[in-house]
Amino acid sequence: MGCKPLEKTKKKHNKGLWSPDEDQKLKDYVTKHGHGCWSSVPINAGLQRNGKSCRLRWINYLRPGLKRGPFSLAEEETILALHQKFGNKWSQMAHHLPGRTDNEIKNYWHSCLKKRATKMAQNAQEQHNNAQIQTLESSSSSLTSITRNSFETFEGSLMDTDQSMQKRSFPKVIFAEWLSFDQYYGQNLGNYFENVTDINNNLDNLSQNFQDNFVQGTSGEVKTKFNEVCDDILQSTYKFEYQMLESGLVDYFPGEFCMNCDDMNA
DNA sequence: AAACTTGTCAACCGCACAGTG
DNA sequence: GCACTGTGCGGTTGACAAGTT
Repeated sequence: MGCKPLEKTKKKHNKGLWSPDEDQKLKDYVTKHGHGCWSSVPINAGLQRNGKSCRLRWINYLRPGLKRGPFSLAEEETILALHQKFGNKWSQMAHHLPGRTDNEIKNYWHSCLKKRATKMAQNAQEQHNNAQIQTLESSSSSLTSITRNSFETFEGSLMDTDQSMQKRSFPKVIFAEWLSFDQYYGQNLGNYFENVTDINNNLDNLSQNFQDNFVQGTSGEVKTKFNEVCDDILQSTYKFEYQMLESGLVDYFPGEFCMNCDDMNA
């Protein structure tokens, strides 16, 4: 740009660290003449370097006004804030930090601040998770009592005649099913919370189908169905307990879970 | 004390873009 | 419009230092 194309030279350029002598030559030349066209700088300054290398050396280490030394706390905070705003736009960030170069900021980010930013993000995520867990705790404890009451009603209904049983309303969602419906859907616990709307819809259908079949069945079929459901609930509960224990989630759920993994493993 | 690992930082590389002929 | 060249930028590398085993 605005430079006369130079003759292509086959001279071999030095690479690697700059010697104090090279630094001095470059500094002297640029201070005296300005850099102008960078590709001509090494030739005029008597350096065995390419223009790009000279430019980088000047910008990052030789130009006046550079601030050397460790970053201050204020600078750190500025970088963190700027990174949130700009992302990896190091040169833009450098404009907001006088005396610092984009390379310096980039290096500092990768060596120090990146970890801190990750940690901060993790903490924020943990706080968010804890808040969710608290919400879950309160909803699960109320669900437990609701379900227990419903199930007692259900048990009581079995003492009645088939006729009266047909008028009973069964619990819409059995607790053990709610806790362990991967048995039905083959999904893991994490997906439950992501797809909670679908799950609620599916459970509604599942529960409704079961209730319909149950009510229409004969008394012999009712017994069989009931036994199946009891086994189902028992297995689901154990499975859930096992999942809770294995994942460590149990710590977050106060309650009366039977944690007998020997039974599970048997 | 030596070997190995980890962190830091200067410098290089490749790409995109803009100016020029 | 196209090829060439210079510049700027972000990603990556590699040498060296410091720390750990």
